Amino acid sequence: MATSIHFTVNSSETKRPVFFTSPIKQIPTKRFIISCRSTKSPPESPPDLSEPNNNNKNKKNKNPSLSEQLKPLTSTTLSNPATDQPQFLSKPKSIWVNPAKPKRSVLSLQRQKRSLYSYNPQVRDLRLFAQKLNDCDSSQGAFLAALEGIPQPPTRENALLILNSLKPWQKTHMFFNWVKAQNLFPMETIFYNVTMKSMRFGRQFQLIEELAEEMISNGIELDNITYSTIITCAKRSKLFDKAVEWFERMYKTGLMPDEVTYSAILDVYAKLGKVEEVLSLYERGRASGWTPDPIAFSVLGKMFGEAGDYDGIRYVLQEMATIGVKPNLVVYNTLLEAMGKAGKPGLARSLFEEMVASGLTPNEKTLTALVKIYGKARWARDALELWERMRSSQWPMDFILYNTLLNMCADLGLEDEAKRLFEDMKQSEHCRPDSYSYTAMLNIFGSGGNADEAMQLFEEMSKLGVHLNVMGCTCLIQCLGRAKRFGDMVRVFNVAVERGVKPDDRLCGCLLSVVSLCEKTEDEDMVFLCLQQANPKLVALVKVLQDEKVGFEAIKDEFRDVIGSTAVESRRPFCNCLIDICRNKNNHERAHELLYLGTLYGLYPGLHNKTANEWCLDVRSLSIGAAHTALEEWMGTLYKIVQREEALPKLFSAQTGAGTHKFSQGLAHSFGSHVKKLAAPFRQSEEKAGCFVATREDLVSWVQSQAQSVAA
DNA sequence: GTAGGGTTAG
Repeated sequence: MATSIHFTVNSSETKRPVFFTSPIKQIPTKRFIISCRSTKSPPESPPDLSEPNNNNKNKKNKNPSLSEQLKPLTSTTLSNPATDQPQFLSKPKSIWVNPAKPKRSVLSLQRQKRSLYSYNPQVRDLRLFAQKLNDCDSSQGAFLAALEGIPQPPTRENALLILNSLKPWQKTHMFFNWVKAQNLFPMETIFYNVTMKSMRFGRQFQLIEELAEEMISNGIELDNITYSTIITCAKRSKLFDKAVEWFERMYKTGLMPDEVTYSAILDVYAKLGKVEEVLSLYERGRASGWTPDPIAFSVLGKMFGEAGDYDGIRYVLQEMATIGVKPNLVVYNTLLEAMGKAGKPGLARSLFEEMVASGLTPNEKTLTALVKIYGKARWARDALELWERMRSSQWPMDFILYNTLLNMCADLGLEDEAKRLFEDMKQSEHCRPDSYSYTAMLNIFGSGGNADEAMQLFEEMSKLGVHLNVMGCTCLIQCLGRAKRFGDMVRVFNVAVERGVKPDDRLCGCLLSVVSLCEKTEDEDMVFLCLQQANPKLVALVKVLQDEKVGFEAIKDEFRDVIGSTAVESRRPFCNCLIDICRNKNNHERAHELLYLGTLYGLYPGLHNKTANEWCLDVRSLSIGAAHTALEEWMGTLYKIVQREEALPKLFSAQTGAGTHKFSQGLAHSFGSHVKKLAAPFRQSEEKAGCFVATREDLVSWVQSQAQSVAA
């Protein structure tokens, strides 16, 4: 298989956006083979697709289904790379359509024409009448009564006009049935299509399917508009098998999909995650002479984004550049989102700049995607610059964008900016803060240790009737616990439970961490009372850990029991807190046992990392007490290894991380103090914050001096 | 007013 196919995009078009002129370093081999296949005739006979207007009486039996068509295609595109390879290595640009050698089509290049409407002088009256129908009660009785008021029996055109203006779907349906019963004119395809579109708003797939069957039994033609409506309704109702089934039925009747139906079905396969099928269909369409439009590329872009497939995203950009299709705003939005999902913030940024340079104005969705990407990447400077630009350029804002900005501020610890945004929201007309905006603010105040403002927010929520969710509750409790405002904490917990918050494992982990912060027994008892309501087994475990008479095996069983029924993301926090609680009570032996159990049950993967040159202790996901315990364990182990004169690496290091939040910065500091207390040979690295280092020599001489002092 | 396809949070 080819592993390094290089080719350069034609750079003679100097106006082409920067992003497109960069050389594509490597096209994914498998995908490329699919691309290259499409110009060549497959060895098998081509799929037998009759033309839609072919008068072949047996055509129903001769039209292969989609899956039948895809089968020979995928088997030939994917299984014969050896013969294909040299051709596309030498001629990468000739892979597309060869007009001299037309292929049998899989889609019609002519989009179905819509019928033209003639001017209707009664438009105003009919609109008013339709409005009356829309305003009346939805019951059948009321609707039929309102229908009595129709000025005269409707003509075909008048009936269509009304049908087009009715909502919700129930009324469209009743009107359709009424017109049909009047028997004034034959019900043509367009009546069904308009009715189906309205049904689709109501996700009434079953009714749509019944209408389609009715058309078939009454001999009314189903056209591309009918099929695309059925397919997209199935898709939106997540009935993907139904969507595929109707697409296949269309082929079997000999009707060719046009580009609208075709991209609808591409999206169906994309939503199913069937990437190879989508690409096969795409290539077959291309080979039929189809020039995909931005909508088709948006479908491909979204699919690759969902798969986190960066090569795929590049492929979409490359295709658009090759074909000469300029991305529109939706395509840019989709690709930006996709870049985020593929973990490419830098490329998302360049793509955004390219979009703006091309003269497009970003909308709310563009900016939401970008803010999310910068927040996730912790690119505070870019995020703030973007926000400034949003304000000065007066780019559109909506409620989702505001909340995304607030979450970004929470991720980056930008308290002042969040306050400003929150005030903006309060003063806006359409973007009032909701429960999630408040949660983001509680998160920001909570992680910043700002208990007063967090409590103010809590009171404000109670006053305004904004729902407090479990995450907001967790943030508040964490914050009040750290501020040692145990009374407030208990009050918040009780109010939250009264208002329907169901404590989850994260909230329990948070309460447990508050236990570890208590100095007085009465405070501890208050917190235990809350925890008892949420997770009695956890309280029992804490009590057992404090009972010196209980042996290790019993502890192990209880621990396994509790951790086993805890959500995975909360297991390590639970263990960290339990270790902290034991250390606070000077029960170091239990702390070491717990660290051992945590390691045994896989809660601390990657705690120890060994290479030939360096051994590293990574305590970044440990609490202070757990990190101290881990350091003591490690020093004990290293001591023995040195004494036994086993092989050692040149370098030893311990990672605590520098921390981005106020409260996560304590670990490096406290770890440093503990290093000093143990007189361990580590020193803070000058190049890297949150990293402690020691050489082999440092370690050996430390062991020797320890041994001497023990001997003395 | 005008039958069909694509993009946004937790």
